[in-house]
Amino acid sequence: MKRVKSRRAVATETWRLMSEFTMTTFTSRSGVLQQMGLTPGHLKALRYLAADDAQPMGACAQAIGCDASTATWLVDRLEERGLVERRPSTTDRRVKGVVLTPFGAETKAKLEAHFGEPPESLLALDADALEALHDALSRLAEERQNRS
Amino acid sequence: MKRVKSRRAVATETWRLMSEFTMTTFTSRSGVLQQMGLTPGHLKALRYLAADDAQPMGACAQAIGCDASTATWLVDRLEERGLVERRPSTTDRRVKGVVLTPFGAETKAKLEAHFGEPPESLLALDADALEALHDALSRLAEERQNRS
DNA sequence: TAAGATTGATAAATCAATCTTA
DNA sequence: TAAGATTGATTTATCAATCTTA
Repeated sequence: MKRVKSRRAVATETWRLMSEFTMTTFTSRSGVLQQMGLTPGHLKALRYLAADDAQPMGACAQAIGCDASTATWLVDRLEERGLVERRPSTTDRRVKGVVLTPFGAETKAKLEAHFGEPPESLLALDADALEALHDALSRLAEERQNRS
Repeated sequence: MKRVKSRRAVATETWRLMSEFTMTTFTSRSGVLQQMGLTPGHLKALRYLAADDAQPMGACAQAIGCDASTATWLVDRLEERGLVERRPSTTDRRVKGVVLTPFGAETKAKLEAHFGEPPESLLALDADALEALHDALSRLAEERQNRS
């Protein structure tokens, strides 16, 4: 007599597989950060920032998931390297917005290309499985959106 | 005329969805670590260690993905809190193995329950999509295994 | 008074140098 | 000599206190 796995058990196993796959891939790729003298914090900041849309320090901290003082420190380092710039807000003199410089945008693009590249094993999936995976993840993202 | 997305484009989008979902979930859950006075490094260490199977310091560092000296430091902190113990190897006097204490095992179980819990949105998927997701991820894990 | 950002003291993680044993 | 682990100096990130403007 076949014992069918419970819905919850399948979900738990699925979540374990997904998080391990993602984390392992990220760790295996993080060598380039070291080579460029950047940290995961810098990467998160660059991924969040844009050249044309200034973000307040507080918003950066929130998006990155770090303390406000850490954001200050990160932006200091990025500014020293010429990757970002602080711009005083015109409407609220307490606020400082952060934008990517052209060099920062270029660096961001390189990092996106590296970390955004799908793992080999994903490309090796057959078309049907890949599409099923893509669709399920799209629905997860929507579902999450709806809950927030 | 319909322009079908290239295989690579689908894979890229899939990877983006997966990594964002995983990272966001992890970040949103990491509050408990702070409450317990632990860091992501401690979590990785606890997840790797076991009560009955001593692991050399070097193996810990490798598994955690940190420097050997960081592993020493992490295990120092965990030992101070009574979560792990160092045991000199009987066969090689250079080696020190690390095991979870009963309290460490208990703490690990709590953390596993918290971080291993599938996100709500995953449980909300219908059975077919969940199964498809699970199967595709299983194959990814196998595929990766074969490549290593 | 509170919001936004920064500074200074502290903890967390890395790198280079050292110590011990194989 | 090299492997395994640790120590000391340094960088990275946080917490608590401070400064400026709303």
